[in-house]
Amino acid sequence: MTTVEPTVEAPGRDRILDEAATLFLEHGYEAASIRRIAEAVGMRAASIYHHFNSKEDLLEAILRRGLEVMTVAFGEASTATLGAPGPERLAAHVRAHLAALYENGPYTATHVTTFRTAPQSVRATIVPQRDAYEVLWTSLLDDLVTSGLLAPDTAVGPARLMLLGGMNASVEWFDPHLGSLDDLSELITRQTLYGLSNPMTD
Amino acid sequence: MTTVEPTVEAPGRDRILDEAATLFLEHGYEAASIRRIAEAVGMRAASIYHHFNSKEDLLEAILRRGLEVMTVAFGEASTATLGAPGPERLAAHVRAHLAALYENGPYTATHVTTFRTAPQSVRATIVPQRDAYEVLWTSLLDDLVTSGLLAPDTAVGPARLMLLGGMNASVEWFDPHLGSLDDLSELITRQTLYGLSNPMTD
DNA sequence: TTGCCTACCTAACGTTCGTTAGGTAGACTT
DNA sequence: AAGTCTACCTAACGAACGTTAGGTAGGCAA
Repeated sequence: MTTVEPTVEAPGRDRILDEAATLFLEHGYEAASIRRIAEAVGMRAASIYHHFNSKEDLLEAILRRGLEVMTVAFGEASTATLGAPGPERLAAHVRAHLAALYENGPYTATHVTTFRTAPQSVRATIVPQRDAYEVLWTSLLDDLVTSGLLAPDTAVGPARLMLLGGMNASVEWFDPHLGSLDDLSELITRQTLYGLSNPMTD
Repeated sequence: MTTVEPTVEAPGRDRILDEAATLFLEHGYEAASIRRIAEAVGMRAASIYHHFNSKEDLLEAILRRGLEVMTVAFGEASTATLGAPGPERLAAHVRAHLAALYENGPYTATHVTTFRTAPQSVRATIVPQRDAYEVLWTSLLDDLVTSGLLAPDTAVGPARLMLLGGMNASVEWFDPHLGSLDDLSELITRQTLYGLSNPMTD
């Protein structure tokens, strides 16, 4: 719901972040050169260094912003569904994560696609913030086990990884201009909770 | 079960493919230079060009091999479970895909992590073979709907994308040296079919 | 024995990379 | 009016990139 980025016509530093994130997302970190980023922004390569100390700093800022978008979205979903029934709470958080991926600029999508192959030094500085986001999900799933929605023997660790992995993997095929984000959220939530099997014969 | 690659001590061309796939997987296509690949193999950069016409050709060969490993594994699972009950068939194919990811060299893992950001010309030549693999999964899921295992109103397209996406996403966190591939297969199959919800209260 | 083929090598090419040094035009401050 | 700061610029650096030309040593064929 909350739109973090205007995406168009942001000045200076934010324009660079926008265009760099878009190019990192599409071609990867190494393949997107400072000169191509600068060209997309409409300036010269050297001018980038007025705003960022290095290409790695630029990547780090983008990864951090992506994580921030996710974290804020998670928090909003949490406060919005305090005391709500389990399925509704899960659905809201799924929807929030997907909104972070598709509706708040390229930062989150760039994070999930670029983090794995980012330079080690960049990854290291991001890891704590990333772990914190995963803890949020772990707590949520723990709560849902406690409340009885999820099976008591649920392996919360793998379940979290699979749920996040499945949502993140959707950036490879889901196009928010073609499909509805609400439909996708509902599909993922329902499938996560109840699976694909035929309830009639089960 | 079938091991396609000896992985160690393969001569010439195969050694190059092995080391290149490993480096592409770890750092991405652009970040892994011909010189670093050659160094890993134990030869000079120019010697790579005795075996491949270009870096893009090398990538294409790796992506193709990854797809071939997947396709062969799928076929073996299919023939091995002809006439078997639905859950068993699905489990076998899940296990086959995961084995392709983790037990047959870095080719399949490189494919799933590198394809999206590969140069457009390389992607274009791979797409038909990739589509063919997806058709295999679509047919399998269609069969499972027909046989009554999956709900009649299952959206097979999204279901396939989520299942494959979830399995592929596991390369970000699953380590076959730490966890059992059979356990992971069983977890994914069960979660795909029945979800996480508590069967007692449902 | 000669000649070819395979599998490498050294050396170098032009290009692009990230990055730095130093300059400038305009706005804002004093 | 003078000085300072911001946001860019041109020009250039050394390093690394993919790639090519041309050479060589060993095995195999005639």
